[in-house]
Amino acid sequence: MIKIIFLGKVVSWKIQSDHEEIMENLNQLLAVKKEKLAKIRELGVDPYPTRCKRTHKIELLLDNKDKFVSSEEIITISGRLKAMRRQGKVGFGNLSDDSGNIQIFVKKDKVGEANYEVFKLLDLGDFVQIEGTCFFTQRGEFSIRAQKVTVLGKSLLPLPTVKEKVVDGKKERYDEFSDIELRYRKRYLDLLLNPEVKRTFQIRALIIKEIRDFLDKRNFMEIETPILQPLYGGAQARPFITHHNTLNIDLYMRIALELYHKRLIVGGIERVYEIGKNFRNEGMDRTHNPEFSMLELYQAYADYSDMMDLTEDMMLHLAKKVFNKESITFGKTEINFKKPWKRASMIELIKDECGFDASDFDFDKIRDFGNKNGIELDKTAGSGKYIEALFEKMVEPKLIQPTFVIDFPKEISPLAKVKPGHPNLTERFELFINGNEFGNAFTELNDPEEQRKRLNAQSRLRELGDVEANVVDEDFLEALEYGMPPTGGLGIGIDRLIMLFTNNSSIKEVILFPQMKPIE
RNA sequence: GGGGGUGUAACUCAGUGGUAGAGUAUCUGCCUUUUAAGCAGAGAGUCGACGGUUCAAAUCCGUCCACCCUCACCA
Repeated sequence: MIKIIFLGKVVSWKIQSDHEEIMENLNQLLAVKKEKLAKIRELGVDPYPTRCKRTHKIELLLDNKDKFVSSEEIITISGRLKAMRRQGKVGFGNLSDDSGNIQIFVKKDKVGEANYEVFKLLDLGDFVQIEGTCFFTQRGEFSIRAQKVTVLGKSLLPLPTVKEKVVDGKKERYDEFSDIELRYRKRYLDLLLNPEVKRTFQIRALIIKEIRDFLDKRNFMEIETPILQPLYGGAQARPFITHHNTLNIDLYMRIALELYHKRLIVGGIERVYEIGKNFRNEGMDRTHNPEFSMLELYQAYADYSDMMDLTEDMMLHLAKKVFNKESITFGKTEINFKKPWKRASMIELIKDECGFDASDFDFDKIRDFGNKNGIELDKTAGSGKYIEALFEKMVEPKLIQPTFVIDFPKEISPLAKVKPGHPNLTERFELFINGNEFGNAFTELNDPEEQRKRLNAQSRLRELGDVEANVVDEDFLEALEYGMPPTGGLGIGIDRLIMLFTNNSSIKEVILFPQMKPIE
């Protein structure tokens, strides 16, 4: 034990030799790798060189096998060593970069004794550079014959070994890295060992790119609005609270993008969109992560019908760009995006499904029917919340093909404009596909006095104990008082959209680093 | 939060009260066109954590932790 002074503090430091450290703290596999690392250095080779070289990506070689074999061109590839089959004075391996996987062939005679010694010290997972020429082995496998093997980066921890065998044209995997918890906690291993995971995130990136492309072409302007907000709003949800030291105030992480976007519509930007994260301090499960990505867009001089048209076009665009067709397959279900999609009012759908007519908004009648169907809501609930609950329980799971559910109760839509001639309803729709909600849109309320009344009503609900009710945002109301044009707004949950397009039923599969509890 | 399930070697998994196992990976030896390379040998474990029952616990009981499924709430 030795004591040293570090930044003015006395720190105790237990000194251990490398050997003791290995014996005491590390398992055998790590010790072996550290020994190999030391041996490489003893051979005068830098296991972490500053420069590397790559003349060809592996995919390029695989796509032009005959050409590279006949030209005998000397090429240099770099990648991670994924397999090793050594046999005496010759060895085979597999090298992967992000474009593909190729067999390498290293022969002692060819690379020389010293270089072969380095090759023998390589492990699975090491980064390696191979210089050589392409050829076909006796078994006919396209390979690169090394003239020189260079270590680019030695790994110290063993990569789980996944092996594959082709049986009847299908790849069979052995010792797959499949522990779900480990896959999420160590996503880098998941990506490395499970190719379909990488595919999921490639599709995710493509979808987001195509959404931008679609909206940019329609003259929407991409914007960024605050994540840290003095007041939160735009959705029914509980927020995360954080603190700013200099201002000495609590701030909220946004739960929606809506209120800032509408300020920009007031400011004369007629079409805006944002793809960003929202944060909701609520339960976590297969379809909920505390932070999740949303697309929101607002279009001046438009209403919810325009938003339905836009949604249809956008989803169709995505299906065509990702799968090159107008439908996708989720599980065993074919989802068809061909226009036009069904548009039906919430109350009609309830009537069709249960034979119950809620159009008169008779609270006692609706609550009794809800109770009979196992729906019990707290005392702040009016007929609107009961209608929504009935819909969610009885109708929602049955909406498999894309369906716009339109005309929501005013009670649960404090930011949407009333439907003309129907004082209890608003011009609002939610999009349902495969029994899940994918989008939410309104003809936006632009009457500042009406908006104030609605938010005040929310505020009263909050006082009665509704923790998800909206708060009154005076700055937003003031913006409306300067005048907002008629506007249509739309929100789409990106993560769920990715789930649908990648055939995943857990949100954790489409978020690179999903929230997990820390390990004790 | 309720209910159900899982947790054993680096990975995938056997193991129902009596000396902790297999395949892969790792190490040693042999092997100059292999490919889930092969053959021979070796090392490797806090059996999720803590407590209890027992002569004896991976195994039975209890508590806790993590993850999965499901229900409730939410996007």
